[in-house]
Amino acid sequence: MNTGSATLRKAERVYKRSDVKRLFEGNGKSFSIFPLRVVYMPAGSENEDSSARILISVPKRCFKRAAKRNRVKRQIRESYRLNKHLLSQSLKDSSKGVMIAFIWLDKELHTSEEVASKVKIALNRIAEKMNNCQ
RNA sequence: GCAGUUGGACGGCUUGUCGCUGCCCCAUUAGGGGGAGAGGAAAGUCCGGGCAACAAAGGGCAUCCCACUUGUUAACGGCAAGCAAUCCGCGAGGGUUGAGCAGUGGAGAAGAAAAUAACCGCCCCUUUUUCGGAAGGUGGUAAGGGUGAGAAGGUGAGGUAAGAGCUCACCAGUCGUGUGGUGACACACGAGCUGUCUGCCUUGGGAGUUGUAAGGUCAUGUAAACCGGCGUUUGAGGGUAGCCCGCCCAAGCCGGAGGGUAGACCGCUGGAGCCACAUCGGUGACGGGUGGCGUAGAUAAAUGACAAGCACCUCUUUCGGGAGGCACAGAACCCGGCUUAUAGGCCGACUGCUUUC
Repeated sequence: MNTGSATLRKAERVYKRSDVKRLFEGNGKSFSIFPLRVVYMPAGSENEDSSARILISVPKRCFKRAAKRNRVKRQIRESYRLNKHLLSQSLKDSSKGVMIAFIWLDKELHTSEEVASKVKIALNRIAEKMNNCQ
């Protein structure tokens, strides 16, 4: 798996129901960088894949119309795709995987530039904390 | 030219960088290449079907839905063309309503009275009397009054004590006959003498339930739950859409394979398919014919992000330009409709006003 390049395949997403349950009901840690709330959890050691996997959620109560929800999801996804190299080095050092959930909080649309900067801050913080855990 | 009515089609384009989901090709792998990839409403989930599962011998009642006519269709509560009444508009046009000459019930307030109409009024006769008249009594009268959605068909004339479809003319309604129309109805002639709204009811037509998270296959695999076969007593009990009639089931034995959880695959896109035609039939919805096309299939859910340029719109201008904007909205089994949202411009037909010839 080429995790170094700026791609984002299905293997890099959290899509199994059990994984989602583990992330939210398990001991996932969280913090907020408005308008984002980030929940993350180091993946279990039984998972041979050391890459990061993500999940993006935009609740219906933020945007009633699906077109706006899609817009936000795509902004977050692109921001992560272009900036995930911030995380990969620390993951390689610790040889661990991580599951991350990005949850949108605002009821307004933001510019892509703004979303990208927030995602960068979030990724840097996760990388920092992962290193501290080691 | 301006204002408007109505129908139809559209609802951005190009390039670059980095990506996503199927498909095809190359490659041992890693990967590389090619091509495809949201809408007119994809929305609301309001109707109608296809498809699937479950249930079901059949009949009656009840319940629910539909309701001018004819057509159209797989079907519809849709659509098309018409009919009648009524309302809006100068007009092109648009809105609303629409089974029933059977039976039976109801109608607040207002008003004398809401269907066996006499409160006021009008008139005849009569009694008393202060002999102008007034008061009382027996009757007649639906022309006038005000109330109301509706007042005993309307207007006018004759008639009368006063009046009345009492009679006549015209008009509206009802019924009968004839003519035209597939029909709703229209027209002509004749007869009789005629309230409005609404409930039950009646008539005709129709309706099983649940929705692709349906449902199926695979792997894992322990029960009393399921299926098939054999077999059986009693009609108690259960099932059969709410009730009735009617029908069906069962204890036991043998065999098969199952429930729940998470996962993969099928369902899953070739279909009432789309496009074209100075084609044929039809006023039209629509139907036929000929030719062509291969046209999204995701599964926590792809169809994108960013940048530049061009269109288009608004504002501004020192006429070079500058600033801002660019709708509603995102497939989830598939179709036919309806409803709602929608920046902007485009095309056709028609109406009114105005200008020029």
